[in-house]
Amino acid sequence: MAKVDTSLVAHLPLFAGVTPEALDEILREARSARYPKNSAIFEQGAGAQSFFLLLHGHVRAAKTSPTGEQIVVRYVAPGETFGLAMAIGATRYPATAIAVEDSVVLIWPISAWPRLVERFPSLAANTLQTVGTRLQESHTRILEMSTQQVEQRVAHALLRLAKQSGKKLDHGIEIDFPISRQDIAQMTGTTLHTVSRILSGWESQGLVESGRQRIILRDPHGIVVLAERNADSGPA
Amino acid sequence: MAKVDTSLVAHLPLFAGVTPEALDEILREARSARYPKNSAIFEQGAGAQSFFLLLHGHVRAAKTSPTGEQIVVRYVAPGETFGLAMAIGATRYPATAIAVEDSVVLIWPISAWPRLVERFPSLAANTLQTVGTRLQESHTRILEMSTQQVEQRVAHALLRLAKQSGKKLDHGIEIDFPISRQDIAQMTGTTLHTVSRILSGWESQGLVESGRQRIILRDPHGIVVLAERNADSGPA
DNA sequence: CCGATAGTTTGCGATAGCGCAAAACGGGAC
DNA sequence: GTCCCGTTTTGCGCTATCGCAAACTATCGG
Repeated sequence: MAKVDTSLVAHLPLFAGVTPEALDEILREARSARYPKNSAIFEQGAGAQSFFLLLHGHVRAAKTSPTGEQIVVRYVAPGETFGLAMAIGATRYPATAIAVEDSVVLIWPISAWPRLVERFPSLAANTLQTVGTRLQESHTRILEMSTQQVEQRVAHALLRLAKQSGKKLDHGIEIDFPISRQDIAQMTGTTLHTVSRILSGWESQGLVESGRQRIILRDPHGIVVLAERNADSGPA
Repeated sequence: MAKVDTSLVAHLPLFAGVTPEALDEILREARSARYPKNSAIFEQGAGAQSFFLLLHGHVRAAKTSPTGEQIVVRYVAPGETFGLAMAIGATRYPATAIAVEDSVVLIWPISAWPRLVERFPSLAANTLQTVGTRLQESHTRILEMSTQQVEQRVAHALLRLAKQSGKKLDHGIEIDFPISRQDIAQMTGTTLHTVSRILSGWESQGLVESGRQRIILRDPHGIVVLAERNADSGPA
């Protein structure tokens, strides 16, 4: 099996406090795989057999209701873990994961988790940390959905994406993976129509530049003004 | 210091896989305290000095936005932990905890956590489990807020409360702590006015019986019908 | 180069739920 | 018993946002 270069992942939060030798041992249990754009990595409801670490690309985690409506739970950026069903004791994946770009992931069999945690307790601590952080972010999202109107929510969502996965350009920050109006709608609890109207508005104000699955927050004003539009949010 | 009876807490998920002696040691690090109805246990933004286990009573965790709007994050039932800021590496509480009834809690100093986790790794694993479960519930809540309308959300919220903290009566299930229309509104992302209208409607249909801070899901139909209202809303 | 496909824009009517305001109600304090 | 205060109910106009429909436009395969 092709070895994974430890130096590429050693600095990740997941492996904080793990010695190089231990890391090596951990990585030996994983295999890597490549998922082409738009392919599913796992489906909601399927038996959870693995957990994942994204090395390259971007992954969308989406949750579907019994009636077929869907939300985007989050976008996974390189270095982040996903599909942690086992950590919470679930036997099935609670969401679907789709590669939105050609992506490379590390895959551990779920059966390796108990053993790894026993040998390297910091794995559990680190995972607890990231899951806890995500819980907080969820609460913030609920707060926003409860108290802000759509335009503010979209502004905030884009700012977060820019922060997480923004590529700096000379005239602004581009969200570094393909994302549609529909996706943004599913992140903010609205419809693609409304998102389209909002972005059109911002575009005509010179705040953003956007096209098919492409969004750029323009630098002089875009970022500042959008941030002000939620005259409330603190540091993300 | 008054000793806590281990037999009262031994069965809790938090202590799964912990030997009685270990439990004893863990409990020795805690103190207990009583909070009267409507008193604050900790405030959002305050430095996190402790984490808590509710022994008796009920606690409301609420998060306030910078603009002063508030949501109810959850109600804590006996046996559940709360104020786990340390587990996620936060130094301040991300929400406010208020006793909605006279309540008794166990309190550990946050400084004890690293040591406890090191000695008893299952604590970390168990905490990861509960935090993960809460994360899932949050996602479900977001999904609901995005896709359902207010009446469905209120129905679902009440059913969850009944399940978590319902007291069985001969004519139905009563939510076993004081809860106002306003509280329900803050759990479901609406206003107390709308909640009031919805409950009035249900009351006149005989589905619920409600009064000042008191809600009873009536047995023959209340529970079933509210559950169905959730399943899918076909054309009314 | 062209057609097909998926994503985007825009108009317009419909409406769920908000927000304000005022009145009714219930429970506890004294 | 009576007063007071927090909670609940209800009416009514308003509007943000949805939902549908149709036109438009990049992008990709061939």
